[in-house]
Amino acid sequence: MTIKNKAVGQVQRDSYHYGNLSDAIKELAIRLIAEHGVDVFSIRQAAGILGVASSAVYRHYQDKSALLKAICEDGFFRLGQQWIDLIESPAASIDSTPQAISLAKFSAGADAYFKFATENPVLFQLMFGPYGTGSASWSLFQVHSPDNPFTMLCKALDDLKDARVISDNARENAEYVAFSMIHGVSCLAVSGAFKGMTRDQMWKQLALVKTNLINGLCVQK
Amino acid sequence: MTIKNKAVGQVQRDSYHYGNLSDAIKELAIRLIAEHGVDVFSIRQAAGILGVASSAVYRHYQDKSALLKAICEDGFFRLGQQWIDLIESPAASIDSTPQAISLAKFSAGADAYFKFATENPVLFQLMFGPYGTGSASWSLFQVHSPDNPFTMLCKALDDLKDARVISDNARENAEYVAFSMIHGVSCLAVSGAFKGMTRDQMWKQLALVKTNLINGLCVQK
DNA sequence: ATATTAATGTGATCAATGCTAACATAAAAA
DNA sequence: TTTTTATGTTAGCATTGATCACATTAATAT
Repeated sequence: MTIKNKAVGQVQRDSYHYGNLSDAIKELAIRLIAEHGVDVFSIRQAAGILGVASSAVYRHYQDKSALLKAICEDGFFRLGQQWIDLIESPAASIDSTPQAISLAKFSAGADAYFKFATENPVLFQLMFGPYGTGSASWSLFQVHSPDNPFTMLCKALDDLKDARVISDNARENAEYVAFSMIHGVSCLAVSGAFKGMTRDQMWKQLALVKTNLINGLCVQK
Repeated sequence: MTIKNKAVGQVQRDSYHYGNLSDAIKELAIRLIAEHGVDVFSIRQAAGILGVASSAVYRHYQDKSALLKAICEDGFFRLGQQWIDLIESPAASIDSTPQAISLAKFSAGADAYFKFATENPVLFQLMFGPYGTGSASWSLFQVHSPDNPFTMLCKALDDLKDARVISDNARENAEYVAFSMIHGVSCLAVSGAFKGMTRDQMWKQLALVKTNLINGLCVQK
């Protein structure tokens, strides 16, 4: 719980003002937190690394929790971006039938979610902890703003319905069911429940979840 | 991020030794953390409330993270207990056919999991954060020791298979799929994704997840 | 261009915290 | 009864979050 770390590797600076301390401290914090965990992250230490007085940070973030919230918002944004990138990738549109395409896009979205979680485990946990769920992005998350993963998931389900892969009835209540499943595997992966598995085996688990989800939705008339 | 709280409401003590400080501090910590969150919990404050020097705590727990780990272990234990209690309750055994019974028990187990999560949201998040997954219980969790929720879930799946509700093939890969789903809804509920829903509506989501899961398993030959 | 104002960074400082060390007391074991 | 072990106390260090009065620059208005 104690960290001895002195601010080694400070950054030099010629001008009195830093430039963009707001972003710099946020990005450094993301890196430090990803590496060493949230609970040992300190504003002072981070400021020290940037060669800046810790009090300067408070010009940009009201307090530590505000900085953590900002980090979570960043995370939600990136997660949304990666979701978009993957469903728009050629691999997701290579099939011809509307059915196959809607399925491929749904699958790609889930992959993006899982990928983000496993590649940014600490951040992912932070995002769904008190700081993340207290952030503005989280509200948007709930409020169906465009570009957030949940809205995208809903769109993917709409596509499945339009392509008659799933029934109107199944679509009705599918949102949180689907989200639960995708979020669930991701959480387990991040929590280390799949420890001992190879990368492929972990992705196999995601595949099984997706299949089970779709199967469950398809049997609903 | 700062907490002003003075140690109001200290506990008096007549003997030099406390009695069972180890348990007392753990239970108090569980309460404080549930009420105010992990990140503002301090050993000093907790010790102050018990009317004990903070350094005394270190006779029982090597450091703060050791205490948090112990709290998580406690949580896993209680979660396991509640799972057992619910699946052994009359409600889960009232049906006659083996099929119905195995389904009811599976359902009851999932209910226990969801109930625990929503009733102890902060603890639940802690348990699946770095402290929980670093605890001894978490290892047991993975290693299929008896009395842990994952092992119980596997048993429930075995029962479903034995009762021919699901095929041998479906049983094969069902473990993490089922766990993902149950854990997933619970996580969402705890994260506040269901904010604005009534209690009943939240439980409805769990029911939908369970149904979809079972349906998905049943279609597998 | 110059004066004024707003934005941003500094150093000193406070209270709270995690943790350790040297010492005190009581319970258990020899 | 003596000795050992378990458990508690006080004092203290280093680190942290946060705030203050003050310094420096960039932006804006005149």
